[in-house]
Amino acid sequence: MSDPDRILIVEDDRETRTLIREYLEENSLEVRESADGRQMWELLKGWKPDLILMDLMLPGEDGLMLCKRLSVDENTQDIAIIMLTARGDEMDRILGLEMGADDYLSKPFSSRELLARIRSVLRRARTTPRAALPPKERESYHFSGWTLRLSARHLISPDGVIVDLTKGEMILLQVFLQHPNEALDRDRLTELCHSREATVFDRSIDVQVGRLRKRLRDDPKNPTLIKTVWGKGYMLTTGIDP
Amino acid sequence: MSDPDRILIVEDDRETRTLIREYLEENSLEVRESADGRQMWELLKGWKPDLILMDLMLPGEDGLMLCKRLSVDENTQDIAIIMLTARGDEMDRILGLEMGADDYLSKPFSSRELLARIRSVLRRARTTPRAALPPKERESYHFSGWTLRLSARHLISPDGVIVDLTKGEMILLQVFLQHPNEALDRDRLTELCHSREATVFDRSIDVQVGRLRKRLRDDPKNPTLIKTVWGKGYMLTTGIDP
DNA sequence: CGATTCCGTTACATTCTTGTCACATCTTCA
DNA sequence: TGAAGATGTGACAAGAATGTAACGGAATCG
Repeated sequence: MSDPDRILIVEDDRETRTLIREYLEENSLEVRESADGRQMWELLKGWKPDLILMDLMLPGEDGLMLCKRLSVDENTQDIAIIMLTARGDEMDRILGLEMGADDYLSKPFSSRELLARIRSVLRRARTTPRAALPPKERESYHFSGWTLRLSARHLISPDGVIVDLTKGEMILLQVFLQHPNEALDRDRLTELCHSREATVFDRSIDVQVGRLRKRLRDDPKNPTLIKTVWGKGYMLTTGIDP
Repeated sequence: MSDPDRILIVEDDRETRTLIREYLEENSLEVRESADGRQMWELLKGWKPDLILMDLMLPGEDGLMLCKRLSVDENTQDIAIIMLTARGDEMDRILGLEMGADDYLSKPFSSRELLARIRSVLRRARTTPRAALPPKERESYHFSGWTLRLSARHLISPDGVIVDLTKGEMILLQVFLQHPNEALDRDRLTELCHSREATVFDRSIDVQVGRLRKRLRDDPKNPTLIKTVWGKGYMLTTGIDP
């Protein structure tokens, strides 16, 4: 059997908190409580819930603000949130703000309805994995046994040696990796690397390719990674995706 | 077929080491050896074991201390540890200290028992991933043989020398440790260290990095700890992480 | 308060990157 | 095969980025 879903209640009114807690626990959920944002963050250090029930009105930091922060923080952005409001007319305001909450519920609500919403949100959260949410920038590329790490701006060779790249070399390699197994002429490379036109007798691409080949230990006489397409330009061959 | 489990033996007595090694290798485990803590950290830079067999009495830094450090360091805290003690009566003391070891064994022990314990610990480690455990509060960081103690505001070098840090240096190092192996640009560092915007020609980060490098005995011409990522910023390299 | 330490700023030396050029090689094709 | 054109690459230099000593205001300490 799997672990029960974990719910965190953030609500300043002790009685409401206890009421909700007891009902949820009867329904096989693991529940913890915080009275305000401060306590919540403290608790989150050691315990990660699947869903947070957040009251809108809180002493100290506002529930909306907490909500925003939770969805910005890498460690907490995959926690589902249901906002609770005291009055229905507050709802309009919240909905307009588009904070990161997954559902909203205005008091008074029936316990059954709360439970239903919780199950619904959790189910939705599980079938729509986070990956779909923020379109992350790609941090590393793999090709022919090499690994390119963008942040550290270096390559890791198939045998594990780390090779540093300059900015220009990295951009060039990135461009090749975005067009694998495709011959790119010098004008195109200049455009993609520097967003500028190539001048008349512009050899900078050739030189830069040479420098990159040296880093990749690619013999120009018989290159395996960056091939020269004679009379046209250069091409990165990855082996995969022919 | 999957890779064999990797075991690291940390034990000063060469004969014991060889004996254990041979037995474990006969039983399809990949084994490496270190004679002391210094060697261990060195080895860990390029090779991450699943389990460490740690002798309690070691020249230089104590096995207990190493154990503590291993479980504090993010890069090594998921390595299982079995402590070996020379005499049974030492065991009580250790058990009372609650260092991060997963099992204990007092010499002399039979090879079969050792193997049984290893298999047991590894099995347990695999079914309960460390990641699920509550994240510990950091009061110290360990990296590349160095230890940073936040409360005392000092560093302990791999060979045991204590180096005091100023508040600014400590904050900077802490920031690096929270983003290991990631290039951080000056704006980001300024933001993370001082919660303020960097001014136009702000070189304070450069100067502070220089000061920190001096404390860490890191040669700027060829830094091993804080690397310059040219045109971008700086990066702390921890060795482990691949 | 005076002494000391810390740390941002500045200035200058040094290092690194990269486009350009010259010349050696290579490829193509008449 | 030889000439013309294309590519490879060492050398160079300008400009940009970094390392750091020195200075002085600010913070800390006794």
